[in-house]
Amino acid sequence: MTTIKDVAKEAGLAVGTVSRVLNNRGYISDQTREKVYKAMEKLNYQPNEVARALSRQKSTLIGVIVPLVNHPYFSNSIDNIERTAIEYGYNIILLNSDGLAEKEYDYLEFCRRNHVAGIIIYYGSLDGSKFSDIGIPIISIERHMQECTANIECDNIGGGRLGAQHLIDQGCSHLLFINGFVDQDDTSGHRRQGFEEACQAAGVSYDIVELVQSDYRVPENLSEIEKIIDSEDIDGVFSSSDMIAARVYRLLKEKGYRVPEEVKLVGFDDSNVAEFMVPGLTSVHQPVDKMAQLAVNYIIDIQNDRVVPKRSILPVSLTVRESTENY
Amino acid sequence: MTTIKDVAKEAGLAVGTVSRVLNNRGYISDQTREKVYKAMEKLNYQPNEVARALSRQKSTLIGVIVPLVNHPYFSNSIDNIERTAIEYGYNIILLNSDGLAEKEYDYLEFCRRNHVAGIIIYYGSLDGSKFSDIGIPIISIERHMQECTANIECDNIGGGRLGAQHLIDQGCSHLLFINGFVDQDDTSGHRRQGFEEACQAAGVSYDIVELVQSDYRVPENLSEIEKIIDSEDIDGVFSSSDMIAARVYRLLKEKGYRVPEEVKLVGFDDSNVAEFMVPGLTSVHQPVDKMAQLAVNYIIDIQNDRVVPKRSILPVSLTVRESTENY
DNA sequence: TGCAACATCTTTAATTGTCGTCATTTTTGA
DNA sequence: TCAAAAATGACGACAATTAAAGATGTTGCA
Repeated sequence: MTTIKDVAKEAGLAVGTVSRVLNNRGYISDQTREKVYKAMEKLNYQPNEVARALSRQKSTLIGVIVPLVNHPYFSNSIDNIERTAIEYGYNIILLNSDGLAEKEYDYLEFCRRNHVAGIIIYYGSLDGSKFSDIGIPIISIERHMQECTANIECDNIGGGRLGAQHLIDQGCSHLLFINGFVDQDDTSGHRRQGFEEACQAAGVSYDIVELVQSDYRVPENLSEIEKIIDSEDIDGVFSSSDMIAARVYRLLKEKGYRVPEEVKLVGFDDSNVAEFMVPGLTSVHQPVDKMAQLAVNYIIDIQNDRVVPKRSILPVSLTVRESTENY
Repeated sequence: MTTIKDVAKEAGLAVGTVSRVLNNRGYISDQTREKVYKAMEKLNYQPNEVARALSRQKSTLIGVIVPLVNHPYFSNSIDNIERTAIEYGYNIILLNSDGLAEKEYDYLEFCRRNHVAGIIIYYGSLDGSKFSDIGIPIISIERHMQECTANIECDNIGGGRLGAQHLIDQGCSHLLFINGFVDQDDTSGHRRQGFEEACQAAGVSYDIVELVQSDYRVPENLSEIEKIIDSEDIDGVFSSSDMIAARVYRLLKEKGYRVPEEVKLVGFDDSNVAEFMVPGLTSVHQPVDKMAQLAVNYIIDIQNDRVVPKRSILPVSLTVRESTENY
């Protein structure tokens, strides 16, 4: 590997001069600059980012901790984070926590050891107190934690309202809300809260099922949902995630219900699952791209000693597809 | 940030001694070890991996270049790579190339600048010659490139045969193969080749559509497929990816064909799309987990000067779901 | 012309946090 | 007592950045 030393020797200059050319700092004559470029090209030189990071005392890496990558919502989020990061010359290190506190803690430590510029963290079970003494900015997304440097969420209450209202507007009279994931954060609770508010405001009756899930995998046991659907004459289902909505759609199909004619279905997240489903799944759209951009921007802002909001709540919208449309 | 120096001072030892404790090398008395551990704990010390990487002249980062993260196949692959990597103490840096040669080249250079242990690269359009002089092991997956250190593929020809044979076994008499992505590699060509072989061996007639796609997004224009389905009385469709199969399923539905009764449908990759679809999509299963494991293992092997196979072809299987099953 | 003042450019040397080699000291056992 | 083994220390890489000092060149003014 060629180093800055080799370049300096080749160009007949001192190491410091080459460094200044590389970083565009201080006074450099055009002639010197040219000499350095020539030498760099000739030797096919690329600066060693590891040495740079050590010397500069900061890196251009962002740690991203998700429960699992292989999930439409998270992979979409990661995709957006990566694209934003690269624009600013940053890159991401990806970490699968499985939502486990232990792994999350390990990965937080890993990020610290690697002196990342910042950490973006999604759902997990690690206690908030562990977040405070890391000494690195931590941005949480859809996970409200006081101890994080900044929290980015979407308007989950509004989203809950939006989905419920849409079902009501489409003529549903008895709704079912399925909480796919009960966690210690407010996320799913807020979605449910919005749902309940809308139902109550409209005087529409509803049921709620809380699935016990220890991870993000799709639940196999839907017996409780089945029971309610059979007995209660449900005509609108709102699921707190698209993945679960897809699973519920299968159940409805198997039981012979027609969607949307007999039962209408709404998901949350508006991930690609919603798009691929036939019928397409109406879903509350999270501005995943904006949230990712914001998270990366906050990390860069913090690095540059700019103040960032402690909490940012982004608006949601409803993407209407065939699962709620009467033809 | 506390450094090894602080720990040494706290423990009343020299830096080198602390380093030896950290790395479990050379002679260390239990007493000294204990002192170091105590000091580390007291100061909440974590070794700086950046400095380590610089000093050791090798990192524990693996660069992963995919066309896009937000895709069922790639996110599944990335997930598996991350999990394997972490087992060995490695981590991944994720890079979205959009399949563009220019970005791929940039990212290859990025990996070089960051002195990653190795690179795992998926589909893209960069010319093979650029791969040779990087000086870092490059493992390609589902992309046959002579210039890579190792190539990992699944048995695409066998997979093509498997899917076609299954449709034939299920009673289909006129098949359609949809090549969702024509690239310079052999991947899609091989799938098609296997398909054709099986059809010819069974004396079954078939059509082939090659969709022109510049990226991995789902094609919007399916007019050619529509034309063939309308005119040729197709009763079995084999798509070279699940994503496209999902899109074709929608088309079939819209045109009033029943799946699987009138038209049977097979995809490739066995990604979560296949699982979520209703009816579930029969798909050729790629051993994504094994491929990921192999790739990471190869990088570690190469780092330890062990020889790895130039080309590894892994077996595929068929996951049968409702899209091809007669009830 | 001589010289200070200033601008421009380059070099030197210290720093970043850790590893690893070699040298040195201490302990052990015959 | 003395060599071998065990334990520890000192110091130079590693590949960059960066501040300060030094080396030029240019200009203005007496």
